[in-house]
Amino acid sequence: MEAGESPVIRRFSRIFTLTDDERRWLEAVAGPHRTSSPRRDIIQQGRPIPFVAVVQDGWLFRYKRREDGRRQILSFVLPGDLVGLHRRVVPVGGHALQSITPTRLATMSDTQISALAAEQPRLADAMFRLSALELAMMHEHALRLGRMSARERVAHLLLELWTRLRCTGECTSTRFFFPLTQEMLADALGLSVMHIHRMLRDLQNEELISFEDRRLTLRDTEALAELAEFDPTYLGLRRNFALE
Amino acid sequence: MEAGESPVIRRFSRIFTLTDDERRWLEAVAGPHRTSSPRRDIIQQGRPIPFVAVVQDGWLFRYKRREDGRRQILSFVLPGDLVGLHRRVVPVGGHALQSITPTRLATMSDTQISALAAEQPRLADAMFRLSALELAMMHEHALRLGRMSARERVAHLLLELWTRLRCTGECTSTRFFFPLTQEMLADALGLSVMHIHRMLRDLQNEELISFEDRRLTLRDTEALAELAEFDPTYLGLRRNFALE
DNA sequence: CGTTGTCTTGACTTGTCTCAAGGTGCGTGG
DNA sequence: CCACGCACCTTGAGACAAGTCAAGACAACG
Repeated sequence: MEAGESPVIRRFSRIFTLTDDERRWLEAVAGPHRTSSPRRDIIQQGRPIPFVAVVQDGWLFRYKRREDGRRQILSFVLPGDLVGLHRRVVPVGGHALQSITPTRLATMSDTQISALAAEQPRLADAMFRLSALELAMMHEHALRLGRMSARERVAHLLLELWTRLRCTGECTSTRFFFPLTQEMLADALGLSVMHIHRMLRDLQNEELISFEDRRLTLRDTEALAELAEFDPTYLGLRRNFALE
Repeated sequence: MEAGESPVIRRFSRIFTLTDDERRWLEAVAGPHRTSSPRRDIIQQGRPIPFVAVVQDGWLFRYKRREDGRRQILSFVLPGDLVGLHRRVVPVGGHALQSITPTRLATMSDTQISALAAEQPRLADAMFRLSALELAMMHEHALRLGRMSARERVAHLLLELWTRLRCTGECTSTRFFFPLTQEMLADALGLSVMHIHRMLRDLQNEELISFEDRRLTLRDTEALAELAEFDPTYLGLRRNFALE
């Protein structure tokens, strides 16, 4: 794993060893880049999906909004993730995609996507695996929302984000850049902002986590993992990956 | 649409007109059938996924269990749905699959699945569409769990099930066989059994729904849809499908 | 004819929400 | 450079939705 590689390549390298051909193909796919400033809707709910892309840099989230304005964040999107994959088969997107930080997306043409299965079957498999992972994360999200306490939900989500960042090499210690506001955490976890605040305060008081200028430190990952029954198997990782 | 057709064929016919060749292919795929009695774990959490199959008959659900025994139902699986699709790319399943009623599954061999993209690109697209739909339903489920009241969640889920049954012709009126227990509804919607019971009683008292021996009648689908802000667009259907 | 699973009801508890008010930091424009 | 506004974080007190506990009724089934 080299420095300066794109996050997709780092990601796929984790699944299997890429051939030079595959590596070239992946680099070539990265077509025109689209950049976006924070807090922009990149894809809108109920509108056609404009493109397929790989996140090169930045954090985003998918969300749905209710008529009264309340919103539910469905998932967070990190470097190395794919967006707009279903463009070919669904006329309009059922949810919106918003940037949190400044972002850089590498778009892919429709022809490249359709040629993938025939030309690069192993890469097609890897993409299929990524979409399976996306579904698995939604399953875990449902478990969080339906059957975890507020405290557990917060700890579980923090561990998931940390684990995903480590997968693509975005993070190598227990301290990392954390751009989410309390409002975003609330809308992701089905709670009110005030209650999120209380839970974060409690976790800080118990010295399980700490914040210093937009950076989060997980001070006791084992205790957090036990608290939230966090098991990274669903992310396609060994059970003890979280504790290393 | 003819009587006696398999639910997959009915389902795909809704997406596009099948050629005779595609129709034959679909019928041929239906390999060895597996039947199961009610309340059996057909796929177990943390175990390899044993096969890919299409549900020919019966209701099932996917679920996860926590260490203390509490469970979260992730989704309900109805005739025409696919199960085990990710077998090829994930070593073990992250959730279990349990039958609710007696079920009949038509298994598909791995070679048939892998040959699909090359031999029947339109069918491969249709399957891709089905998996996109599965993700869309999880997104809506997250909205239900995170940002809907108990009352809204119940109404919304009942409408979703009804709509899905109508898609495959399993149901043609507002009255249909409903095998879910209150405990299953509770575990799907992140609520307690007692509270589900209260909500069902209220909806019955207001004459929005009614039960008679394992059959559910939606007495006022418009009122229910408004109550729950139900919009079947996410199921790949016209906005007013729910009210027809 | 008991056993078991499911539904039903009521009373009480609690986790989470809502409302209200104040604090802090930061970017922007005068 | 300062003053302002805005977004975000913080705190407390009361309200309410949903959970828990307890106890029966009923049907299905062996």
